[in-house]
Amino acid sequence: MTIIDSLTQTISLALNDLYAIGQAPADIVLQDTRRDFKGDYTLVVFPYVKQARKSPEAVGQEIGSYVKERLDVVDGFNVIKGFLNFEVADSYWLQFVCEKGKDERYGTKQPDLESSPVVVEYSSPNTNKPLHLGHIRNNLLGWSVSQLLAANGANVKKVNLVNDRGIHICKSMLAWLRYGNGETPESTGLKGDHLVGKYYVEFDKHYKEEVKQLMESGVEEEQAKKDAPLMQEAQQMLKRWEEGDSEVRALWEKMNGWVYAGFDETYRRLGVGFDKVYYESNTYLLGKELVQKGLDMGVLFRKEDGSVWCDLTGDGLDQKLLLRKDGTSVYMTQDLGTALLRHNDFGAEQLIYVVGNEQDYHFKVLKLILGKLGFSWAEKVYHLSYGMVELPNGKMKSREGTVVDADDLIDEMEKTAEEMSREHGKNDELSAEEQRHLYYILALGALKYFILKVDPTKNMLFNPAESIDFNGNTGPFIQYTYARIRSIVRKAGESQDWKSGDEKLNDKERLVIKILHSLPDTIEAAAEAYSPAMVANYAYDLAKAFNSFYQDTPILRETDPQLKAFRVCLCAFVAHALRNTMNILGIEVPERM
RNA sequence: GGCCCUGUAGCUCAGCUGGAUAGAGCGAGAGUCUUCUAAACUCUAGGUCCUGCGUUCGAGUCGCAGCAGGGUCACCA
Repeated sequence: MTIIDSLTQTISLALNDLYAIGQAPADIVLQDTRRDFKGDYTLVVFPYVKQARKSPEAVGQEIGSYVKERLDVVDGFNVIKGFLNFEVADSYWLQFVCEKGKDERYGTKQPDLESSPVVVEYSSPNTNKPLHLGHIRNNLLGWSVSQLLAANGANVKKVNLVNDRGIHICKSMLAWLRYGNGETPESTGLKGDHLVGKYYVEFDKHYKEEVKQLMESGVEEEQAKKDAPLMQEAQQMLKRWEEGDSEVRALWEKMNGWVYAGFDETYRRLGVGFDKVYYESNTYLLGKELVQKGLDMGVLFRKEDGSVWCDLTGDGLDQKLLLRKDGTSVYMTQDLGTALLRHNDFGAEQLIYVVGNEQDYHFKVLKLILGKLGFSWAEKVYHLSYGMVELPNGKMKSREGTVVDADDLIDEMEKTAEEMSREHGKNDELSAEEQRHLYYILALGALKYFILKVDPTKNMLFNPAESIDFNGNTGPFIQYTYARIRSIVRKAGESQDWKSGDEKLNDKERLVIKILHSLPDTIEAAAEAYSPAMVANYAYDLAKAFNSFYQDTPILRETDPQLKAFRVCLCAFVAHALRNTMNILGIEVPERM
């Protein structure tokens, strides 16, 4: 039982005994006392003054006395206006550090592998071009949310649904046949996904030329786009693909193979991975049986032309097409099918989709239709809808060449990390390999933290020119704090024998301990909100409080052995918390830097 | 135009279910390394929380209206 439970329970009793107000402990909200007031936890008494028929001051005094009398861990209290501030005894905090300080996994729960899985889909790239900054946000979020839910005890399965078929891939294939001269990743030294992306661009270039010529000969733009020979050919190639044409399939497999090798490399550098990878070429026909089921159930209907629809006007939306009149399916149909497949594959209770907010409408509809089809788990489908990454001059546009390539960005970050590190010159004694690993950790730490610290639902700005900072509220700042702590703990000889005694805490220590104390609640709240940002901000608060403590409190230099042992223990505790929170963000922490 | 999201310091962002005098980082200014890693710490300056009305003992937070920005309204995925 934490201090907060003790307080709310006793306050509940106080309200009942003093004023006959029935208020369950769970409904009593305590907040952290503001920095500029004395105390640790604050009860706002305004809500009770009416029923108590007393002044806020009086109510505060009475509840305060009541609680102090019954709880040893409450040292004292003060009332300012309607705010009752409880002061928690140092003995409680010391006891807490003693109990939890050595827990390497502090703050995280063991995932319950017996429980029904939560399936998180993220990444889901197209295979016609390399990953860019937008994908990076997706991948980091998907990975981190998975880590977060697992840290909160969920049985998480990460899946990727690769869009490996369709007209866009045919465009790359066609362009490569036409203009590629048999180029391969090996012959060019290009990463496979970049090579294929190059031909996607190549297609676009020639295609535009054709459209332009057609328009000059008097064809309307819309018609020209359809009639352009390249487009016709791409369409034809898609058709041959669907018919299983062996030549087309072979080419498709070859080029997709290049792309996967490229993606794997990028995933590896980003430190993300999956429990299962789905391919649309295997799943794109799914969903049709569901449509039939829906027709039988009467929740879907067929129009005269034979097309099948779902009427969502009752839910304030439009009608949604599910089968074209020729019987072919659309994106939504496929997604209905894959949702069911995934539910069945894993026995999943919850499906989470990490997909950009431009698809809010799609997922709203998906959820509604799954519900109409009678799936009880539909209501637990969750669209983790994240905002766009914008550049200083607006959205990324491939045609304007403003797309920030994922691999290039990581390269840049590593270069910057190396420069910064060399400037500081603290790592000369590390081996070349250790140094390289350090630069990598710092580069990714900076990048990941920068992206994950902002609320996923919001659009964010990325300024490539200013690049990403390594000072202040950044990943490296937290990594640096960790490295400093590790240095202390190593010097102190790792395990310190310390039992809580009657140490007197200073304000800096108390603040650090209070932040540590709130970690389990923070992780729970972050998991409920699907927000790695809350974890990132927590890690920053903790690191900042620690640095402030470190600055003016002697640790190894402390002459009182008992006090010294306690502080080393506190340091190690902070290190665990930092490592665990950073781990949730997918960020490694260095032993030295 | 309908629906959805966003609007907090010069810039990038926090601010949980409404609670005290709205917080960080960067940038600007001033300090702190003979002392456990200065990628750090301390101090200063910087605000009409987009605007208005409302609900409330109390609104950055909730409701309505407006303004601004973005997204989306495909037999594309």
